[in-house]
Parts: sequence; C-alpha cells; structure tokens
Amino acid sequence: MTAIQTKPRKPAPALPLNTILSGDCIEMMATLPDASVDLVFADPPYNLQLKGALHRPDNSLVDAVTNDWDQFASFAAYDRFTCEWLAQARRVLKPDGAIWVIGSYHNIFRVGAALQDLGYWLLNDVVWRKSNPMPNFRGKRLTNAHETLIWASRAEGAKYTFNYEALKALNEGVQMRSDWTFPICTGGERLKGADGAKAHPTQKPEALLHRVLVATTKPGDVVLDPFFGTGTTGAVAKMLGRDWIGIEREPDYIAAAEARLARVRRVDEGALGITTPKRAEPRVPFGQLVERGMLRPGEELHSINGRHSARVRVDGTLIGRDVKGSIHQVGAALEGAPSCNGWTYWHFRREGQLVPIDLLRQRLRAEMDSSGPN
Amino acid sequence: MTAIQTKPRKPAPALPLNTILSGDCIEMMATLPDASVDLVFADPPYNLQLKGALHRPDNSLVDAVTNDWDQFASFAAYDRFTCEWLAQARRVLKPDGAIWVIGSYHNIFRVGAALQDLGYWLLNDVVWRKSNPMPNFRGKRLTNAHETLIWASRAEGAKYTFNYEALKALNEGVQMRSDWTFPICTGGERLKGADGAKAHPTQKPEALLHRVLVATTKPGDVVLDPFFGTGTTGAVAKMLGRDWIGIEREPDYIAAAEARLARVRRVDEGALGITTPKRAEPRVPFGQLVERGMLRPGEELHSINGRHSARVRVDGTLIGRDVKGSIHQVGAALEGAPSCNGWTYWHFRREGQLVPIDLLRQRLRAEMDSSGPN
DNA sequence: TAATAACATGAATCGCAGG
DNA sequence: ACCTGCGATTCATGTTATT
Repeated sequence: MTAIQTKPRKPAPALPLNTILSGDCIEMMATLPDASVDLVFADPPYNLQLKGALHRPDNSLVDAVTNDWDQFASFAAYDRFTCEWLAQARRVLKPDGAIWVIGSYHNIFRVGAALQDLGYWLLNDVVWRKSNPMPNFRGKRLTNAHETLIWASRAEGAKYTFNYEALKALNEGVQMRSDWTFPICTGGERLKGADGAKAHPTQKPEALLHRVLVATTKPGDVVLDPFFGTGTTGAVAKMLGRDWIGIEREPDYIAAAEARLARVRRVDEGALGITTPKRAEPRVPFGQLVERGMLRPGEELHSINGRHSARVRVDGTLIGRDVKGSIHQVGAALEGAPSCNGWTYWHFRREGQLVPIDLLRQRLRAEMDSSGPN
Repeated sequence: MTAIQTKPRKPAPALPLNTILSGDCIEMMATLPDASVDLVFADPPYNLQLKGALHRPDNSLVDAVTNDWDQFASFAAYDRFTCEWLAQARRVLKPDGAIWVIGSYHNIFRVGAALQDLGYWLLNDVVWRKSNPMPNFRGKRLTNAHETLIWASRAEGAKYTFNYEALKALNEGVQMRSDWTFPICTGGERLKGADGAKAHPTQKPEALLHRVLVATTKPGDVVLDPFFGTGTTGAVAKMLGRDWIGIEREPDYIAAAEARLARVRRVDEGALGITTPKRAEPRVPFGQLVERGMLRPGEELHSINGRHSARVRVDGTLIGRDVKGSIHQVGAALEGAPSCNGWTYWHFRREGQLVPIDLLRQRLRAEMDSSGPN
C-alpha cells in the first residue's frame, strides 16, 4: 500500500516493552493502549483460606501463603477483583489475542466463570500434574497434586495462535494432551533472598511457561503478565525471543525479577524455529501437474482404497463415473463424503505401484523452493 | 441421648432405597427428607455448545452429544438450574455428608462457583485423566484428555468420610493424589441398545465410581445420584454393598439401568483385593528435556561416532545439515539409515565428556516414578 | 484355528484464504 | 461482509473381516 492515509489516527502510546511496571495491576493495565498485546499470562492471588498455621508430622512449620495480598473478605470481593483485572486484560488484548490463567480449586472456578461471563471463549483447560507435590500431611484429603490452567481466546470465533505441529513435536509426534507433567519449582531455579528464604511463595517452573509460550505465541509477540512476581514469564519470554511487559506491586519481587532478567540470554536464532504446518507451504494447483507433463491427460487415477477411478482432463479436472470436477470434488462425490483431500486420495500407477499424486506436488514445491518465489 | 423428645417431629418418610425415581431431579429430590443421604454423586449436563457436525480425517462422522437435555439457553439459565439442584442436594445431605460433581471446562467452573456460593466446602478437585481420549481431529487445540471432579463437604468445618488408608493401599502404598488415570467406558462395559448403538452418550466407567465410593463412603451408606442415566453409580454402589437412590427423567435410560442393576451382584466380603500389573516404563518425549532446561535450545548434540552434529530447537526437534525433525529422524537421515534410536545416538558435551541424552531420560523417569501410578 | 488386517468409535464448544 | 471451494486433520482400544 502506497496510498496516503487521509484520516491519520491518534498515534498509540508506545508500549513499555520488556519493563516491569510498578503498581496495582488494574491501574497499570489502564495505562496501556487498547488491542496492543498478543498474550496475557496471569497467576493471580489464589484466595486461599487457611485458618491457622500448618505443621508437618514432625511439627515443623509449613511456610504457607499468608501474605496479606492473598486475603479477600469474601467470594464477592474476590469476584469483583477478578472481573476488573480480566476486563482490563481483555481491553488490552489484540482481537486475535489469548489469555492463560493458572489457579487451584480455591479460585479457579471463580476465574473460569468470570472469563465466560466477560465474553472470553474457553479453548482448553489444562492440568499441570506436579511430579513432586507437597504431600497431604494430615491424611484428611487427597494429595493436592495439580493446578489448573485455563486457555481462552478473546471472543467466540476469534482467531488465536496455536502451534499445533510444534507441540506435537514436543510430544514425540503424538498430539499434545490437556494434562502436562512438570516438577514444582525447586533447586537452583528457585529464587532465594539474601536470608536463603524463598523470594516468592508461588514461583512457577520455567518449563510450564516454556510450553505455554511455544504453544500460543510467535517470536516477536508481546506477552503481558499482570501478576509478574519474580518474573518467570518475562524470563522465559526473553529466552524465547518474545517481548514482555510485567506488572508487579511488591518492590521486593520487582528487584528479584530485574536481577533475574538481567541474567537471561535469548536462545540462538536457529533454535527458535519450530515445526510448521503444511498449510504454510505454497498452494500448488493440480492443473500444474498436467501442464508440466507429470501426469498425461487421459491418464487414469485410482482411489487410495482401489474402489474408484477417474481420468485426468486437460484443464486439471477429473472425470469419473457420472462426476466431473476438481480432484477433491470427484473424490468426495465417489465416496459420498462431505469432503475429500484429493492430494492424498488419488494415486497413479508407475511400474506396477500405486503412488499418491501428493508426491508430484512435493516434487513441484521442491523445484519452486530452489528457484525462488514467483 | 435418652431424653424424651417433647415435640415429636412428623415421622420422616421412608427413603426409597435402591430404586430409580422417575422424573425431574429437582422435583424428585424435593420429595426426599432432609439430612437423609450420605453421599451425592452427580454427572449433570455439561452444556456443550456444539456448532456443526465434526468429521474425522477419514470422513466418518463423530457421534456427538446433541441431546435436548444438554441444551440451555444461556449461562444464566444453566446457573439457575445448577443452583437449584445443588441446593436440593444440600438439603437432602446429612450434616456430615459430601458431594461429588463431574464436569468438563464447559460447565465445571459454573458448578464449582455455585458450590462455593451455596456454602459447600471444597475438599479437592480431582482430575480424571483419560488414557484413551478422543483426539482433536482438526489440530486446533490440545486433545481434551481429562474431566474434572469436585469433592465437597456440606459446610466448612463439617466432618466427612475419607478412607485414607484404603486409597493409599489402592495406590501401592503411596498417598493417593488428585489425578486419577482410567480409560473411558468402552467394550463390554458399555451398554448398547437393541440396535447396537450406545444406550447413553456419556456413560462413565465403573472404575471411576469404584474409587469415589471406596474413598468417601462406608458399607451401608446411602448414595444419591440425581442424574442416574444408565445407572453406573447404582451398579457400583450395589456391588460395594452401599445403598443407592437414582433419579432419572428419560424412560429409555431407566429401562437400561434397571436391566443392568438386576445383573449386578454384591461382591463377597474380602474379595475386593486386586493385583495391579507392573507398569511399562513411561514414555518420555525428548521435548521435555528442553522444556525442563536439561538441554538448552541451540545446544549442539553429537553423534555417537563423532561424525555428525545437530542443534536443539525450542520445540524439541533437531536441526542439522539440511535436515529438521525428531532426534530419531535426524539421526537416521544423517546416517542414511532407515531408522535410528536417537536416545542412544545423540550425545551432549559436559565437562569435555560426551554423554548420551538417554541419561537425561533416565533421570526424568526416576522423578516420575516417585509420584506413583494413580 | 490362528494371525493379521480392516474397521469402528469416544462429553468436541475442532478453517480459512481468496474473490 | 458474505460466499465458495480448497484441502488439512487422529489416538487408543475393541470388534469384525480376511487370509
């Protein structure tokens, strides 16, 4: 496009990329422009209602979440807070953006219902199975060995990023499921303060964020984390070549996150590549195979199951029993199916063997690659 | 207590034990006395919002849940229905009773929030991991491979039954976790109509009910299922020596359930012991080593013979000289071999030594083992 | 009859580019 | 914005048909 824009819009305020905004998440999100962020990842307060201190069987004290940022007067107050930050997040999201929220049974049902009420469209709920959860010391319930993540698009029918092939590759060629197993964040990955105490009570493992970001963002996307904590989201985003914005209220967490992020290196460019779907490959019209002499007009093609056949016409259509049309249309008609991928359905005979016509398409694409785009 | 009751209450109506009540679950629960039931197990409509037909890649049609009973006009209508039946269930429960509700991401967040709003006290959410879920045929989301159960007591501070030791025994001596793995209900267990079609679209596996009832009821307890369907709850309750009450609206489901229940025998006392087969070693996707930071994206791997190398990408694939793909594919391509075991072929460098990546897999398996089979 | 291949199916919110 | 038509997409398990 070279046309001059006659009605220039007010320039959008610049995004504070790769910085931590200090303050309340609702107020700070309000300073961000509409439709500016590709992904929100949020680990909100869990609204835990622990009555007293919790002790292990040996009487040692469990360092539970009792910080005052996690106390809410009632479900109603928690719902109000949840709806406010989720509404801001939705405003800030691009139309094709998406959100992840992680929680436990204490809060995730309120979060999920709020997402639905605000018009988000749920795509999956995902279970993080902890390979090393804290046991239930009292033996009064099941070991709480998982947390739940919700993945939602901005609205019903909206597009969203999902790197299907990359996740399939991560899972050794089998479709990725909705239950993911990772250990909790311990050892060297766990940030400690000067006194050796953990810097944040609920630091998430980087492996979890790695999978979330590889699954639902592209390099260069902007990822917003309104409950940044000690910056796991930012650290993994930086490593994976994504831009990030963090919002955090506690100065101690901000300091820990900034020190952490300064140490993170982006991975090499070549390692950022992911397995890509066929869809991205250039479309090859079937007629080209005929024009290029890879198939003769009049040549007979056979269905994959050997039950049907059709002949190639000079214009790249097929003619079968009472049917004419594209390779897809004729295949669908003969099978009585709603649709058919003619490329994998039809085969031609070479030296007694049945060979799928898709092989010819691949050969053509290889030629196009070596001769550059046309 | 031996004191004579001076104001005798109207004698409670007798409980219709071990029968199916025909009708709407809210109306029928209203006929049951207060505080008369030990456990409610409920599998309510999920309110799926399916738009069009779905076909498998082989063009066969997926037999989806399109029954009228799963249709609701809006979230508000669904919430109203949910709160009404949950309120009746709470009235009918004994003070120390408990409830289980199963659902998917379509409805479980509304159910969980309603439970909390009505005064139930959540004890655990439990994930049913399906070992053989239906795949995502279009590759647009994660395979929806689990459903969620919520276990709640009648009120905060109320007592409830939890057979901790029995569940620990079921789990080979390790505390039972909140994620349970079972196959979906197929084969001989799945009830079929005269036409061979499934009698109910969403029949639950008996193994799931077995664990629920062993965990949270005692022999002789009364179990109420307000969405009885074809009677899985009743069948397992009868087998385990619990009393049951079913409520169901559809005459066809009632007929199927009654025929089924007539065939069920209570197990002999002491016959409950089971032997569990030794598990195969869990499959570990190579991508997990990357997500978990055991290998860096961009890190170089070397072939066992030192002749070839390749770099790790963020999605767990390798990129070598003109080849991309899994550790096995790239190894095979570089060697010109038909196949290759990437786990033993590829090595990484640590302190000058070449170490096989299989060592990292073994480390990961050790972690997974410690979390129990479930 | 045994081994093997082919077929069937499960609570699913399952396109998208180009004209 | 609507409409047309290409063409991408599946895992585990149980049952039936075939060799």
